[in-house]
Amino acid sequence: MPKTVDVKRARKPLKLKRMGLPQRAADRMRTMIIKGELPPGSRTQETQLSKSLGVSRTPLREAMKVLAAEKLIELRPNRSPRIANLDVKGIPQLFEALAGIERLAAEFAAERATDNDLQRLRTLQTRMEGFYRDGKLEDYFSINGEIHCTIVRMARNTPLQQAHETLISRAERARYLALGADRRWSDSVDEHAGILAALEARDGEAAGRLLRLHVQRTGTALLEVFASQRLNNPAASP
Amino acid sequence: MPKTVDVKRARKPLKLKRMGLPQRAADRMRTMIIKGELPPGSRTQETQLSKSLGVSRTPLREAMKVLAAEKLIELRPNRSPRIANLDVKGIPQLFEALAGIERLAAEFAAERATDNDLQRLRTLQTRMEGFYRDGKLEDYFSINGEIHCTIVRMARNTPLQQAHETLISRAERARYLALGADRRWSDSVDEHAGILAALEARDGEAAGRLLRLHVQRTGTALLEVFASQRLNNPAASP
DNA sequence: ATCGAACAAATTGTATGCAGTGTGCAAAAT
DNA sequence: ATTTTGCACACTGCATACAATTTGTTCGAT
Repeated sequence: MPKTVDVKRARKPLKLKRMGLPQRAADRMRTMIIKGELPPGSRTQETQLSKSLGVSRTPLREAMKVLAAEKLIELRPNRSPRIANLDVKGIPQLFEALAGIERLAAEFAAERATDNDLQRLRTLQTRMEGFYRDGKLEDYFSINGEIHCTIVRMARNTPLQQAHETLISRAERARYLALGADRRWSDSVDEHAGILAALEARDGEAAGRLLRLHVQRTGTALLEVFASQRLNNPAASP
Repeated sequence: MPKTVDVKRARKPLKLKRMGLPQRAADRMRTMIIKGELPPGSRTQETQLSKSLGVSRTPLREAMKVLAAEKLIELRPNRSPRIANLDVKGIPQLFEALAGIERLAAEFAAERATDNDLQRLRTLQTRMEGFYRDGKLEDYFSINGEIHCTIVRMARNTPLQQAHETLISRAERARYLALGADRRWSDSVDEHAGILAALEARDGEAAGRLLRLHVQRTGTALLEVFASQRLNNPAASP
């Protein structure tokens, strides 16, 4: 049920009145985790967190279940939930899976996208290029993610979209934490342009191939950043 | 966190002592939904269900959140949760997505599977063929699903596996509901054999192609069953 | 001094109670 | 007879209270 992963503004642009506390708490916590306000590996006390969020433990615990399903936090019996630490080893796996899924989505999207879809995508691309030129980090980041989600939506396959959603938040978190160090902007913008062109040409094979490559590259770039930063978190599981 | 989808025995073959009530309630409800004991589209009263499961409403509500994430139930504000009705329109989408993911998994599995993995897979295949010859419906069904999950596990990609898990339970439910009408057993067994052979030959491309085809065929076969049975559930969403 | 056991504080897991909101029935107005 | 309004019931949403389990600490034994 998490919508587009957007760090800046709220999850649902429209009618964000009508959602329960668990939903709101989950959304709030998700952005906090993605933005690194809740540091990886840290423990969360239910009582303290519930007070800081202004809700009681009951809805908070329900929110936890949701975040655990997204693997943003780790739930262990009778222990404090732990903010999942993005371990370097998991990055290749994550982006490998994401690349495969987005490739599939792009192939479908090339067939099924309406002209309206493509138009919106082009608008996003233009806006992103603007943010790139102006060096607006956060906005660029935000639009970038939105583009990926839009392509997946264009595939008109709800289950595929859902599978994507469960993975994307973790990827966004990793990307956000490496925001400053990412020196691949210009390549990334170009790659997006190529993907958009392929989609507009209704060339599913090309769109899929390019998007896959793009995501794979993003993954390896991130991996290098983390490796050099020695953000290595070994963290055992049992 | 739901493991292999298995209708007969519990989710965790080992150490199923140490899990909380929400987990147990979710597992119990999941199998009930898959087996059709909780009919599609029906409404679930928290109080009544909690009494029938022997737990209080709090852990039950947490279980609901988990099942909602798997899209097995639908959660609407201030309304009784509704058992998701597998609408015929969703079937193609679901199996389309599943086919893509399992294909990807098979490609990785062909590279990464250990000899031990392949051996276990062969054992499962043999057992399944036995159940097929003996006409043991439920056992065949169970092993079949286990084979698919095993292949995905063999891809050694946790996020991919997780994406698969979120989708597979719905597919299993559809398959289970069409169990009696499925007249495709022998084809299915042969296809599995072919996939296994490709994996043993470390031919990722072939394994992926065959598995994708297999899942697609399963989907279309199911679609025909439901279409003929007129299990058509129009059910609006807003 | 170090290791271990028992106790105490803290924290999670579960149950229950109360308030807000939707649902259905009934009575009245058109 | 049909539609509308109001009321009462039922159910969900949230908070609080209680029970169970873990964790930190202190005291004692080796």
